[in-house]
Amino acid sequence: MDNDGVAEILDEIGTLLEIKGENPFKTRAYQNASRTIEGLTEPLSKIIEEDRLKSLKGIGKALQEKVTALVTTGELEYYTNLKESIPPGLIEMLKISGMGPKKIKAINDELGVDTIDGLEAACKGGELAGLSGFGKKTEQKILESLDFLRKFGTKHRIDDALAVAEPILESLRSHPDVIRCSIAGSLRRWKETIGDVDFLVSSTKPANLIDFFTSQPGILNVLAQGGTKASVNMEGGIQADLRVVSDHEFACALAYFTGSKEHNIVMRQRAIERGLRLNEYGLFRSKEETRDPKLRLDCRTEEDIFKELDLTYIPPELREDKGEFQAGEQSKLPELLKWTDLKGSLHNHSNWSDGKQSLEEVAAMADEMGCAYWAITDHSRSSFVANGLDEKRVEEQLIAIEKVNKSYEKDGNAFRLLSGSEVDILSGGKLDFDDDLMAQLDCVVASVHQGFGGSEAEMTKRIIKAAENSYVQTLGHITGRLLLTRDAYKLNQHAVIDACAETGTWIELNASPYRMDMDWRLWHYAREKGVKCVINCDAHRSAHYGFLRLGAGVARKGWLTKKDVVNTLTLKQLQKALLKKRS
DNA sequence: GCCGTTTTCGGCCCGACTGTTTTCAGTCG
Repeated sequence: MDNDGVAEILDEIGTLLEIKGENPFKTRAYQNASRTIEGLTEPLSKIIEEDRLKSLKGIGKALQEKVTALVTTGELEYYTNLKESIPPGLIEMLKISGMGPKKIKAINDELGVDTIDGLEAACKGGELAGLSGFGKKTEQKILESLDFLRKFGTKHRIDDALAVAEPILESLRSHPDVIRCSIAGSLRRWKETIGDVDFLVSSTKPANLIDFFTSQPGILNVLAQGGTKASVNMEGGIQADLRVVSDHEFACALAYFTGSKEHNIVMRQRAIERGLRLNEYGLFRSKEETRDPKLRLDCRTEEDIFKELDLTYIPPELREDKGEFQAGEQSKLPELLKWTDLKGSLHNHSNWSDGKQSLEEVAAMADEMGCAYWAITDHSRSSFVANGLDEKRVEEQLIAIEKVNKSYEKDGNAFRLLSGSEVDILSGGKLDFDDDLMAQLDCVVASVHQGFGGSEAEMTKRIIKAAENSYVQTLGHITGRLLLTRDAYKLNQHAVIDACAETGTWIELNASPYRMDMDWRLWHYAREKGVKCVINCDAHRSAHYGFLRLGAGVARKGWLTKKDVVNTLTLKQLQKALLKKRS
């Protein structure tokens, strides 16, 4: 079993123990070990071979044995038995807001309820209110939460989250009692999917802002409302939380609520090592947990906090405890790409295949946005559901694109449509078009659109073969995942990256919020291998052009700089770069 | 279950909010 598999099982053991009512510190020990393993950069098998497992943080004697069993045999009796002893319905109940391990255990012990449906029936029948610690409101809340979960699920894509967050942020910003405000949490870290939207505000009049927040348009219901914080459900099913602090607490609260949890743990640790104490209220000159203003260090901004902890400023996108501390200590953090560095997109569609706009409309929109170029890469013939183009129509489109470009030239406008194709990678790695045809196109993106069921070896070989074609500059959405909808097909992404390094092929960061593919966790590796990134909208209609901004955020999360991204080049530089693999 | 020049026991992050209580337990982030 590989690292991810082991990490997942340890985390699950933690959850199972929680429901069993085990000592919470024991359950946390499993979750800590899971996190440690998740963050490893080398395979566990190697660590075990070299007998270094016990030196890992959070892994003692008992976990050493369990991890070894999982890695070497793929099985663990302790886990199997534990899992069999707990009905799966109880684990599902953890998703219901307000339901934790204690309540689940009580319901199971007292009423014998062990399924979601059983829980719903018990609530409707008023059975829960009879239990000690439960009442009418608990029943009501459980029923509401169940409804909500069925309707919306627990995770949301970044585009939906931003659509909720940005208007509220603007609204808060314009409130006279707000001193500073920001989005925090995973949205500020630019995660591709998020659980809820967090806002932080500093003010001397928190009550006014709580009232203001809970009366914003688009709120379905108020989940909680106190003196300094409030939670609401927004239309579309996204939960939004507001926290109000005083302005001298703002920087530390912002750092704290931005996370990630893993990042914060290291930050606290670094504070302790320096005789300090870091929490959401400030950075204190103290060995004890405190809020004593006399011990507070003056940290007005997040930069101040990092400086006190001997680090350069770590951008929110990098706060995942994935190497940012080592780099921050040595002032080696990259200067991250800005979305305004992007000069166009090299994978887009028009109404010649499954896009909504004509070539003229596409060009006008991209030019209007200030882009220097925009590639038309409509689908190839095998994607007939998407009205893919055959050779003849590709030839016709080339002429039509040239005509659009001519009209821009005539006006003295340097904007240019680039010709291209999103060529299907067929089974076995064969491409949908011949080299002769691809040689006439400016941009070729090769992507898989059918036959997702192959083995890891087959899919990997298939995609690598496409990368080996000298007319393919870019591999499109390499894993085929659709976030929250469809899992990636089986693929050895490291092997694909290696092949791209070898062949000089670029990898797309498909900036559609449904995809965000290749995943940000792999860009660090690609960058080390010298593989270039192309951030593409995969635009099918005008609303998709804004995906460039989303993609740039995810690229930042993958540690990418302007230099690492091809579509930051000027038109001239890009045209030269596009020919490199062919020469 | 882990950890320790505070080491073989007794800590392990903690504050805000809610609902059910009548001073507090459970959940959440």
